[in-house]
Amino acid sequence: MAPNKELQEQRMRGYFKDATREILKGEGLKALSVRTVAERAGYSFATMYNYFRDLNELIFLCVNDFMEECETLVNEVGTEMEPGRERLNVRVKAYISYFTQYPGIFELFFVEKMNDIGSKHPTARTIYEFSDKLFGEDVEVLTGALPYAEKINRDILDNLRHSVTGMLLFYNNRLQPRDYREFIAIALRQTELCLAPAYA
Amino acid sequence: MAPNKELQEQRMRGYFKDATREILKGEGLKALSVRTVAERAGYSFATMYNYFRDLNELIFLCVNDFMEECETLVNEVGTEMEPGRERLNVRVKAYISYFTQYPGIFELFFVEKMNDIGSKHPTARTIYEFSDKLFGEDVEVLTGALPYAEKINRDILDNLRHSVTGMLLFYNNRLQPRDYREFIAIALRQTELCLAPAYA
DNA sequence: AAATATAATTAACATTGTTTATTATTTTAA
DNA sequence: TTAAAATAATAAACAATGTTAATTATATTT
Repeated sequence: MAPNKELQEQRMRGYFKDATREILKGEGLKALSVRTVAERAGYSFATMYNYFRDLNELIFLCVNDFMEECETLVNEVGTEMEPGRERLNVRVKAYISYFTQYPGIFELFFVEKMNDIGSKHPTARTIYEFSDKLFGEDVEVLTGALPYAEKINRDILDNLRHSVTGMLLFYNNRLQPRDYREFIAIALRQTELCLAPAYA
Repeated sequence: MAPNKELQEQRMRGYFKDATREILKGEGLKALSVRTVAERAGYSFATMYNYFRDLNELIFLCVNDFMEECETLVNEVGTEMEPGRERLNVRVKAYISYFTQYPGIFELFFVEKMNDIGSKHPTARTIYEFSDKLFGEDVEVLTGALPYAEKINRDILDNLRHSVTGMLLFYNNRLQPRDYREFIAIALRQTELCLAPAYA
């Protein structure tokens, strides 16, 4: 019988991708190296280069998986609520919770340099628009009836993106504020403030 | 005559600090290494270890210099204006301008991991409170007469810190948005939005 | 079953931060 | 002033990183 090369290759790539994901979710980017990935995958580090251009390609592939995972988690909360202010709150909370639980993934999404092509990469834009995708529906409900709804919508979503990312950056990267409960309290309060333009 | 050991040591440390500052402002963190610093300072890389515990100590020392420099620049604009909304705008603009001009310094302040002690370092808190220091006076003028002035003050400054840091992170690290003019436009608009609680 | 193609691994290189050993220099003491 | 001692500067070396080239093992094909 003819061996299924395609299947074999997919499996090999899977082993390395899984290993990368596990390390990123567990120990974080700092612990990620060609050697640690290969060891967990059960192969020599040089084998990786037979299936991926370099370590960066491997990392990029994980970003999409993590985005899906995060989106799923966010979509699992507030399912019984109707779109709007309250639901936005619990969804933002789930979003924040994901990135504090896996600071390595936050780092990967928003902090890490993304060498060479980095910023030109379509992934950069996808990440930029990620929070819009998650919070857009709730915000739209709040602004729908207003004049200049679209503009206000844009303002709120921008502010949400920047605020939440900024807060997570300080908390994950600098432990400011020190206490998690205080951090969550501030985060939720700030989320409320972002909605102000909808109530002006 | 007795040689002034203290002076000699201060000079040596100065050479390395200056070299570090120049590299950080120019090529950025990526280009910074024990070897590149030492070369620019005119000494062997091993000599650095006679004057600093490690490369991190050297880097930390630069943070304070950069903060002073940034503060000076911000204080140089809007001097003829009276504190308030308009002045806050130009000051925020100057602040943003500094960190887009020197993305390596932004990286150092907000992005870089700060190994080991990192977040426990007092510098982490100083950085966290840096925007409060720069924008506090203007915001206070806007909220001074309001009930719950202090609380609102806190909210606005928090939002400013997180928003501006978040925007800079996306722009410097991910080139989102791609165009600088668009970025500045959004930034100023978001700054205005942060002040909303003062006009509620 | 031998020849060939493919895949996996070892060896090697360049670059990083850091430590240890060695050399050069300066200071101190006779 | 010169020999001894202390200090400062450097070179050599190590471990860890990403990556490439050479080599070995394994499949595949004839």
